Amino acid sequence: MVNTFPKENKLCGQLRITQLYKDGKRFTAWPLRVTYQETEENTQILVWAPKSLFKRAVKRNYLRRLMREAYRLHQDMLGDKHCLIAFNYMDKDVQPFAVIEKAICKALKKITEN
RNA sequence: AGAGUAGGCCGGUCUAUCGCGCACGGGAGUGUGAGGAAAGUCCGGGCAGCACAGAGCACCACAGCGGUUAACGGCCGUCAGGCAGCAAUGUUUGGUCCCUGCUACAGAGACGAGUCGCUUGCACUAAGGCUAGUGCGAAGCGGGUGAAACGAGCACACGGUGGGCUGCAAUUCCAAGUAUACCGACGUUUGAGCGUUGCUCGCGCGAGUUGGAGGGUAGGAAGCGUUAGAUUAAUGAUAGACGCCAUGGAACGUUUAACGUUUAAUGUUUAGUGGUACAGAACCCGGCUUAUAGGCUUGCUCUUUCC
Repeated sequence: MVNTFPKENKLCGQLRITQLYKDGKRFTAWPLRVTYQETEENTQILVWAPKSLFKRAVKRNYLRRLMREAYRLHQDMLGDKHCLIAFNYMDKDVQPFAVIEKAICKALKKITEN
C-alpha cells in the first residue's frame, strides 16, 4: 500500500495537459468531472478548481488539497493500471472532505473496471 | 459601575496517523516553511529596459503653517472657519481674483457702468391759466428687493510647485525549432518609416516599412542571495482533547421581601447545545484603502452611588 504523493505523480506541462483533455475519456462523478487516459509511463494526476467558480484563492487551494489528499489515500485502488487523470471540480459550493473522498473512490473504481 | 470616545496589541493550542515544498547529506535523517491584512493594485521608492536637443500647447497630481522621510499625494504637531455632540472627540474646507465664466427667486439694474423711474434745464407740438407728450443734454437720488448693489463670493478660471516613458508577463542568458515561398499599399534625396512624452514645430537615424495569408516555438536558468520560495504552483488532511465566546439545565452560597417555604437579584462549579472570523507569499520595501469571529490593554469625557 502506497500513500505517498511525490512530485513525479503530478501532471505537468501544457502540451501533455492539452493532449489529455483532447484525447481522454470523460465521465462525471459529482462534484467532479474526470478525464483520463491510459499510459505506459507513471500514473500522473492533476486537480483543478476553476477561478470562475471560486474567486478567493483560499477556497481554490482548499479544494485542491482535499482532492489531492483523497487521491493520495486511495491511489492503490488503481492496481497495475497507469493512467493520466484530471479531476475538475464542478460544484459551486465547497463540499466537505467526506463527499470528495466518496467521489474520488467512485471515479477510481470506474477507471479500474474499464 | 454604566455609557461613550481615541489609540495600541493578539487573533487559536496540543496529541496520534498519513503526507507536501526547499536546503544540506551517499543514505538513514536533520533543519526550515504565509498575513495583519499576504487582498485591492490606489500612491511613493529601490531595481530593469529604452530615451536624454530643445521650444510651445495640452495632460496629471499637490495645496493654511511647521516637522518627519530614501521618497510620497503618507504620517505627526498646530492655526482658522463650517457641521454633529452636554463633553471627550469626530468630520469637512484652506493659494489668487489680473483674464474667462457663474451667482436661483426677488428687483429698474447681478457684472456692459449702462438701462429704467423720479426731480431739473433747453427746444418742439397740443393747449394756452395750471399742464401733458416727444427729443436732446447735465446733475442728483434709488421706494421696496436680495446672501451680495463699482464692490463681493466661487471654479470649470488664473498663478505657483512637481512629473521623460514603460514596467519583473520588465530584462538577460541557454536549449529547441522555422520560411518570408505568395498577394497588396507606401517609399529610396520629390524621404516611406522609426526615435525623441500626447500633439505641433524642430532635431537625429534612414532603405526599407506595413496589411493579409502562412511557418516555428511557447522548455529551462538568472532576476527571486538578506532564515518561505514554487512554475499545474509547497506550507496540508483525518480523528480526538483543550482553550475562548454565547446560551442555559442542575447543585451550592450570599443579600432582600413576605415568613419555615416561595419571590427577586447575584456569585461559584459543572452537564448539554451552538459558534470559533477575514483570508494564502510569487522581485523587494514604505504607506493608503477595504475585509475580519472573538479577546486583551491604555488615555480621556459624561452620568450615578459610596468614602
